Amino acid sequence: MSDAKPRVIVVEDEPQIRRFVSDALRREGCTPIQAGTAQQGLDEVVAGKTDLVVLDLGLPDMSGIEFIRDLRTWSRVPILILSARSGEQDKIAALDTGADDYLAKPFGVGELLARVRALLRRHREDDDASPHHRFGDVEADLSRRIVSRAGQELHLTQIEYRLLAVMLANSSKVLTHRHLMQEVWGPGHGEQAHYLRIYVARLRQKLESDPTQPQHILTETGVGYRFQP
Amino acid sequence: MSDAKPRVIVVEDEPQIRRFVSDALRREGCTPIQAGTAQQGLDEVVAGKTDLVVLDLGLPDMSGIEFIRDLRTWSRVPILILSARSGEQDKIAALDTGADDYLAKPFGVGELLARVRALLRRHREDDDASPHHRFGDVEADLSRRIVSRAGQELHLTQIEYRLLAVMLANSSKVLTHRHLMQEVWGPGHGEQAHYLRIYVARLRQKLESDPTQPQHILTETGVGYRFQP
DNA sequence: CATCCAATGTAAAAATGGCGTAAACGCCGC
DNA sequence: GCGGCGTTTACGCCATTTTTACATTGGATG
Repeated sequence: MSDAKPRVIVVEDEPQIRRFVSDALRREGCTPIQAGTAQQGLDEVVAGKTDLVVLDLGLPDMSGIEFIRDLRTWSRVPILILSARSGEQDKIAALDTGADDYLAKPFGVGELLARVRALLRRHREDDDASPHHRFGDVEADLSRRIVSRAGQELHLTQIEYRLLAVMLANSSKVLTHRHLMQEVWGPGHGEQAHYLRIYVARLRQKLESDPTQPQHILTETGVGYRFQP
Repeated sequence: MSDAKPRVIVVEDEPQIRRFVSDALRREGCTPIQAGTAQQGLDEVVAGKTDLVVLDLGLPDMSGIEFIRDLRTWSRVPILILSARSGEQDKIAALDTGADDYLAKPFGVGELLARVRALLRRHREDDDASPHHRFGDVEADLSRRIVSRAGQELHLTQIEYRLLAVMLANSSKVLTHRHLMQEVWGPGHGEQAHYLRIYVARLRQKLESDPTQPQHILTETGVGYRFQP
């Protein structure tokens, strides 16, 4: 296990706070990635191995709860909430949706960093607990965003990766077209199920030993797809 | 999901608060174990498989920090701190010593339970057993949309599956032609009961050991069909 | 008991629409 | 511009559904 700097995504629309948090994280030894919108944030989580997401609930393009729900369908990366709202119902909603910690503004930078350290410490331990899937001659390490086949590391595009991640996170469950579309392409793309066929085909091309007779990425006609380990 | 109740140790010297927290946890579906001293608390963690420790920092026989340091030398069980002290240095010290979360008094019981749920969610391994029906040598897992016979997974088309699902959901009740048609084909298809015969036949072909003498998918002449487990 | 007939079961064509594949297009970063 | 990637368009195949046709059951009736 290499002790590279933890990669932390800071999702916060106010540039001032975003920079303030990022600077603190950098002093802490992390590599902060700044995202001004929820969509940017999700994209950054996909873009590389992510160790922590620091999320402001007040975003312009998506509610924080939606962000958490979306992310949680395909990733277990720790989430620390920053919020101007200190009401108990807000905290409960965020934590129950999948957040790991909730810090109300105004907060001390010392406490923020201590909570960040606690989450990173936990997550590092979880790493050993096997976040990597194996099926056929394919090995997928979702937390490091590495997929390899027969020992040979292979490249997946963002959509290919997100599609695979959603399917792995729901192994052996049937996922409807609509559900997959909304998880991978975002809300509002519930209909055009044709995209799915194209990317499922590409995944099969890259992962299945015989793409014509898929063993793991199975189609449930008229319903959706299912991943079989 | 019917997993065992999480075992939670409540280490708190004031009996009133201890009982208050324990009651809340019990309502939450946990099994609280009460400990009035740090030593008792450590003993209880040793005594059985523990899912969470809720710890008050103000203990008579040992400082909370020492408790955490001691526990962390041999256990990685999640620790949630309750404390009357809300100073930032106290939080930082506890979190850095090995605690996972820190809640300052006074706290809302809703937030406490939400944070407990968040920690337990992280800790437990996924053992979500889905409700599945069984009859003869057939096994049907409706939530995963998988039906198998004699251990061999078999494929059902959409109509076959929906028909089976409706019958399973109303076991041993008589379902009229009209009712089945409307459940499977949707409103407006109440009449053409002939479709039913075709698909009932296919289900029997796939599920019954002797399709000529069905044991489970029974016909109620003139009325409809009935599923017998 | 034989017969009839309506309901039910079986089998096989025909039509529908979902699915997979390929290729062209457009966008954007390098 | 070039290459990678997401999007769009086009098309053939085939599973599934629907239609059609025919055999069988079983109970009522005379």
